[in-house]
Amino acid sequence: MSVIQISVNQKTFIKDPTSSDLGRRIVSQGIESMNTLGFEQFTFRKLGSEIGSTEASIYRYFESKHKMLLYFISWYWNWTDYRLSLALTNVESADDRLKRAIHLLTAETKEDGNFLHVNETKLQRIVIEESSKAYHQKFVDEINKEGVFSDYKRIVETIADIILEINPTYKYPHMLISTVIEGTHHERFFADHLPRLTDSLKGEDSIECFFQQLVHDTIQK
Amino acid sequence: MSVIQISVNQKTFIKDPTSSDLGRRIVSQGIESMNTLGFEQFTFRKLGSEIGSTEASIYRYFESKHKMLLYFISWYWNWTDYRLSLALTNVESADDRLKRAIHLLTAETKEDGNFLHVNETKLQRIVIEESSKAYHQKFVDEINKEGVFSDYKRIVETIADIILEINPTYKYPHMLISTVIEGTHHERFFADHLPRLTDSLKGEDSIECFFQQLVHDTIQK
DNA sequence: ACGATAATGATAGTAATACTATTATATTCG
DNA sequence: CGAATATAATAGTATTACTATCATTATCGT
Repeated sequence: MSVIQISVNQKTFIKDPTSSDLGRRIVSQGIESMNTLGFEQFTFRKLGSEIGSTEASIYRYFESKHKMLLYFISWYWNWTDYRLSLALTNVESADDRLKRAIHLLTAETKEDGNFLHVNETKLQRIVIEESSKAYHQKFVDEINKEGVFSDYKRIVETIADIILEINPTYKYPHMLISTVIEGTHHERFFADHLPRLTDSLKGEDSIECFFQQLVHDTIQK
Repeated sequence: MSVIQISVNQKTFIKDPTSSDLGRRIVSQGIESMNTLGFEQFTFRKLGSEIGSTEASIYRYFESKHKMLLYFISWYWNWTDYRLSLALTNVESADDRLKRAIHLLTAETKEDGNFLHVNETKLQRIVIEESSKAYHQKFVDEINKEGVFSDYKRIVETIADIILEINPTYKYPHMLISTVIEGTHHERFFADHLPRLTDSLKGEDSIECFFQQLVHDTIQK
């Protein structure tokens, strides 16, 4: 049941896709199609035909497929930020909070079914595989000004604060967390496609273990 | 003086661009243009007109602009591998070897002028900003089969071995090194465009310091 | 129930891109 | 010096990303 409201950055869409049935179909099938086709093969024409609509109709919701990707990414980080605050409520010890935060960032996402029109697992794959294409662009500074990355930054800030609580003298808390986030994505990708760049051990989520230990040892006094 | 020969993966080009004057101009101005325009705005037509040649001529050297990017990346990692082996010769202590290797990977590149037709600094910017576009593709497994990433893998392997020499029980040496390599690229990009995701301190190369300390603390017994 | 307003569908069109093909003209090499 | 090869010039194709136009359908206040 869709009880929680995800607030996606307004600049990523023209018309709010959650406001109509068509809009929700666009998002839902958009995630599906971008996931299977990959960002470059994905087109609004293909998406239109899959939902029995047209290119032109989709353009009324999203300015471009690039903006649509930013919408997905913004949705993902807002959702992650929400789950992070849930995971940290009522947890007293800073060590515990940090461990839970790293777990949330590094463990694989399972669908939680709270959002009927969003498949979170497929969305995560899109974020892992495509999000670098969203910001490695000449116009990154403009989209940043529009606040598209603010949830990402807030997450980094939140966890950086926990690190400073544990070790106030640690000099690079933001770098450490952004490295964990980006690193998780890379290592998941490498595990699937370039396994010689990784180390996977049976019976554990190596990626999570690797980062938990790394963070723990790096910030110790 | 171009004394060292960089051996780029053969599958990335149709005709070896080092074999002719036109070829070298294509590479040289290609790096220049891809660096300033960004991968998506860069086209063979534009490049052609800049070197007083044509689209069709460039296509005789490179199958596509995507393959050209792979050529640049392959060149970069082969060059890095060469510099790495230089940096490690005659260094006995494993701790020292590791420190030098991390330095090489994380410090900013200055042109070394060994290759007249390649501007290494601009090439590094391309690798940082565009290389994710080269492998985050549906056909990544095919280009991997063709050995395009073998130099990257060799570098990771070399340094993983040093880590195991220092601590044979450390479980994730490959992950650690690939995280350092990718992380350096991200953090350099963030420092320029999303500084709130980083921590930069005056009077030091924070990125190198961060990763040196991280590696040191993570692999300790 | 009715008309206005907005949302969608159908269709066409444009400029740019990523290539391919063809032919003419240089260049080089045996 | 002639043959092969490399390059230039030009044109053409399919696809893409997006815009424009107009007809149709659903929604909503009265």
